[in-house]
Amino acid sequence: MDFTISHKDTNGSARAGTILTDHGPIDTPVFMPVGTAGAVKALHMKELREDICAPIILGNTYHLFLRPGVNIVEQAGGIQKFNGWNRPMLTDSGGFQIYSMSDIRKFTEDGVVFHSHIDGSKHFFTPERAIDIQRSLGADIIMAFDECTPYPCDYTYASNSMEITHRWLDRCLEQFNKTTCPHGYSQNLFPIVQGSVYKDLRLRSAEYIAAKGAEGNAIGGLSVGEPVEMMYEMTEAVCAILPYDRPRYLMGVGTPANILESISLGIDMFDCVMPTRNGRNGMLFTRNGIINIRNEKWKDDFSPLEPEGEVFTDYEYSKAYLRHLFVSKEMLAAMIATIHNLGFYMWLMKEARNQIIAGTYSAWKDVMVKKLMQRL
RNA sequence: GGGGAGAUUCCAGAGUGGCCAAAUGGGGCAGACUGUAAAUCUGUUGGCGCAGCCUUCGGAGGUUCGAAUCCUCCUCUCCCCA
Repeated sequence: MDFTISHKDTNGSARAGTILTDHGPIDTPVFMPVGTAGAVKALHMKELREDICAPIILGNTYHLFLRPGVNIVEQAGGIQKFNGWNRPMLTDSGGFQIYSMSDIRKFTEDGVVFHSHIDGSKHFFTPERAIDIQRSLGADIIMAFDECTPYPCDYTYASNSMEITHRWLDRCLEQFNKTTCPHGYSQNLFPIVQGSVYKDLRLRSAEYIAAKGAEGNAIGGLSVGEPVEMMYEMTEAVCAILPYDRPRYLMGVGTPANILESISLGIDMFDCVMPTRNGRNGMLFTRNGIINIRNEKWKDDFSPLEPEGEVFTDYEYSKAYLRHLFVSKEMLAAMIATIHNLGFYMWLMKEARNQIIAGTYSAWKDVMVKKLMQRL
């Protein structure tokens, strides 16, 4: 994997660059749509490629492990072949499920036992196992097995958890270094900074992670309910320590405003379920602000979803029609909303990149943040 | 023509003397959602000067301290037989 930074904003730490993987290039800053089970819900790969123009999508180790199972994906020739995406992919390690499925797992120094949410069967995930599975799945970027801590999280817990995540990282690296991708191309392991909302822990974690010299580095355990100011504070502190010349990935973020602010702090990569999940639930992100398309006020608004938009959903469908589809529970509603939202996120990233290249990012960002978070 | 069943808050449908402004579901309205156990979940849904009051259970009377619930008549709907 190769990362080159081509431009830096004149104000702040925003930068534009390109990540090169064996499955193709990724211009940064980048937003990566989440495709947990190997599919971005409600979408065809064709739409993701040709209409939304996503350069990379996510998959999830825990979910793909349970279904369809590692062997199936490996037999298919890797996740990109199995799902027909054929472009770069990133798999999360299952660390987020330690947080999101905390009631059906048991956490120990050695690893985590998950009780499958599908059939209750027990599965022991260790750092080594998380790497082995991700080797078989074959994503271009794979993640270290970490614990995503909840919020609020007391200092002692956050500190112990961070130490475990660090020890797990060493085990991940060891396993990663003595294995190869069975599909013949190269994979890159990203370690993850933890430390909850405690600055000293975050700094220590960032130092620890930076010292590993990985191809890219991630920040996890944020956007789990803490005030945004804390999230920005932690991100800024960590970015100051993580290597400048490697991509920085802020996991699970976020709203358009969160993303624009974090780009200013030096983040290059993002992922979030918000444009897809919230889209399926009727929330539309637009260039003028946020719309709850189910609201009665849109019932006779025949204007296009996004008059200036470039994706077909933006100008081919009206707000009134999309509201009708949601109210009628038509599955086309989820499809249109998802394409629209992801199209918007992609546009936002492209625009951010152009502003960075032009050296005008920071001023542009201030105007956009206010505009994008308005409720229409 | 004869016999039977029934009319409940937007709809369906409980309730058959006080705990009923009335269960539950649907629909409506609004909200939540940040490395996806989510095409999910939550709240609300007669009116008002709202810890109280007013108007509601087909219509009109009546019984009772008290009625959506009991009685009388009326109106309408559905089913069966001819």
